[in-house]
Amino acid sequence: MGRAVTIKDIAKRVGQSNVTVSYALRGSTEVSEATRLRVKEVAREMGYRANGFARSMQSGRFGNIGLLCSSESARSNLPTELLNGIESELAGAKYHLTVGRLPDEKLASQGVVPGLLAEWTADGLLINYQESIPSRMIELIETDHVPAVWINSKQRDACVYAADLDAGRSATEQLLRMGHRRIAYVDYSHGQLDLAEPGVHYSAADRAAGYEQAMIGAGLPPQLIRPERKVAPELRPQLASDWLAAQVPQARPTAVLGYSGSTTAPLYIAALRLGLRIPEDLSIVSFDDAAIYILGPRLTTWVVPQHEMGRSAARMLLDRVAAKVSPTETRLAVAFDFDPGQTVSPPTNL
Amino acid sequence: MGRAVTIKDIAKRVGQSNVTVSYALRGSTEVSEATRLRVKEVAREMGYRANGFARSMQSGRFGNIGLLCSSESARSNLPTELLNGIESELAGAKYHLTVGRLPDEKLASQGVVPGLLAEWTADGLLINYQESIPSRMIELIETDHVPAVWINSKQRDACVYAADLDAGRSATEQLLRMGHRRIAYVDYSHGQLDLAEPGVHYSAADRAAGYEQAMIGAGLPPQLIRPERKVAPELRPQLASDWLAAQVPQARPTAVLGYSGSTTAPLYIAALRLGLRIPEDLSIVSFDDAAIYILGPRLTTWVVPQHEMGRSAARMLLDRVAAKVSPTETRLAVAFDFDPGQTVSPPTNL
DNA sequence: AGTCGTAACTTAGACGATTAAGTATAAATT
DNA sequence: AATTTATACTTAATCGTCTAAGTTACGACT
Repeated sequence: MGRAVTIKDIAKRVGQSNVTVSYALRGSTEVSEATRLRVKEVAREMGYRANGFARSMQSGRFGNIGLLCSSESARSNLPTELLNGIESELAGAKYHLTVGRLPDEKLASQGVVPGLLAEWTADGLLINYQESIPSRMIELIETDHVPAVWINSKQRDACVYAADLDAGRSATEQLLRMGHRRIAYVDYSHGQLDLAEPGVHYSAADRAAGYEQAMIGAGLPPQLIRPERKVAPELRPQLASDWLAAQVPQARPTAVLGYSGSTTAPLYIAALRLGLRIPEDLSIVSFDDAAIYILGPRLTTWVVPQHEMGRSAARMLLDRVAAKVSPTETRLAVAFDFDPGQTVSPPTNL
Repeated sequence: MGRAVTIKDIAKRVGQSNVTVSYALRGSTEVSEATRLRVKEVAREMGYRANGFARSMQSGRFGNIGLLCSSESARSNLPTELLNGIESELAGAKYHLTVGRLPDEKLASQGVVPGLLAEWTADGLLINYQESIPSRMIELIETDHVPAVWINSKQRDACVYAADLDAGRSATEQLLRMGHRRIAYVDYSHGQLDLAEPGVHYSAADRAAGYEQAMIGAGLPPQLIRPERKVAPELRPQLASDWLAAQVPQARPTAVLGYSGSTTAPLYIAALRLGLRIPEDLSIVSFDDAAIYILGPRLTTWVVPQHEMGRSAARMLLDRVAAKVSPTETRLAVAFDFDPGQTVSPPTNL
């Protein structure tokens, strides 16, 4: 391995100053054609690569964005598509992406600080907001002098979040337009399928609110189905199934909206078991992609636009980094992706 | 935002040289108690954070590891748990993690080079190997003078991969020990559930080989079920289902191993539909966690140890970085995680 | 009383690159 | 022929931090 090849090593080899080499490598016209070619040739020969950190120091920008997530215990709290979205936007702007995790409550109280906050290595920070992030850390980030954008939060100065309210309303309106009148909204989430539910709190409330708005707007009574008290996650799929089984055919909703896959999946299975045809007897709409429809109708879903959200957050952050002004409020709701699926049709039993 | 606070700014404020401040901040005894406290006080007041890049330059190490994955088109090619594993190991060693994506064949031929390879910013590289990585990029990485460790490859000088052969053998042996004799290995993978299948080629071959070894070792005929030619992914679930339905009860396998969730899930559904009891009539073992068991028995699985693989790869890389010697071959197979589930029992119809 | 030692600093130089400001040499202009 | 003007370089300074090598001032030892 040895030491890395520097610009000086090349200079020594070609018998010229390091500045000439620097100019030559970047193709400046201040250098003769001959030297430029020679320098580039030697550089390739010696396997030269510029030291990015040295460049950064000179230019005064890191060319790096930090992404902070809550500690790994929250399984899958960083959706791959979100990462993809962020990365693609940053790569386009020639920025690197450094991923770090925030300590949990316990570690935070012991004074643990992630590398990204301990030293100055990024031009800006993205934070994938979760309820589990210790308030101490939030404070640390907010009092820091780096531009920051929060993902999955609605409360920060600069944040990007999924338009849950709109999605709830749109999903309901689609069913209403089709002619459905008895539409239920079911939320038995946090079951076993529910691996990744970022910002659960407001997203659950907002989707339900959107549904209610649409129902009330249409002059219909909302029918919100939720467990009465905190029910253990592993029992919820059964609850969803029980609820559907308990419905009297004449009064049974012709369509259901399920908050997240962990709610919809049991409904889907239960419907099939009850001999209900999907979508003829029951239209099902889900709010994310529960891959349970292996040999049955594919779910109609409104999917959190992780990729788009990542891109938008990165874009917003880069703008703030470029502006170099103190943050003015910026909130951006990103519209859900809609997958038509096959589990929705006009009601047949009106 | 303004300019970042440097050590010099503090020096000016406390009326001492920047070196004194540097010593003071790091708690050196070369500085009087009084000055140290004063400096730290002022530093906090001014919101000082050390410039990590400047430190790196001085120390000659980046304190940064790069992670390269194939382009984002391959959906979910970077499992979150792998990232978690890598990150936790690196964080423990005070290294940062920078994530970058390799261009696809088309972009690579246009000369696109990811930031991590264009400039020198990392002490080492991890590469999540995929078939789709352009050979041009592989070459670039291999001729680079940075220590590198490949994940999900068996062919590189330094690599970490899942012990597919062992897993195939162990899974089969478990069934054999239980008394199963008619055991089939089914591979209709790459269906709709199959979002993330790293290094599909050798992993498929190895799991099947492990199965065959175990069967032959027990003096039993292997029964490998695979589509004869390339069948479109969306048709494969049906094929798996059809195969099971076509079995004569007396000759039907008492246990099946399914290569990945996209194979097992349709088998699971089909078995339920055929009225087969799981596991009494049919034991099912899967090679990753297909979350289809909402209201039925939980799958018995052998899961690729993504987290462990990430940790091991990071550990291996850090060792190489520390060693600073030219790479000697290091290959590491990481054992699968076993989840007992509920879909396996001794055969009842022998 | 003179030397030594030490505490508490400072100055100088380095890391690898860049940019600004010189300085020769040769060619072009008048 | 004298002066201007490119051309192709070089030297000096900078980014923020660190390490090594001075430099004071003061008290302790012999």
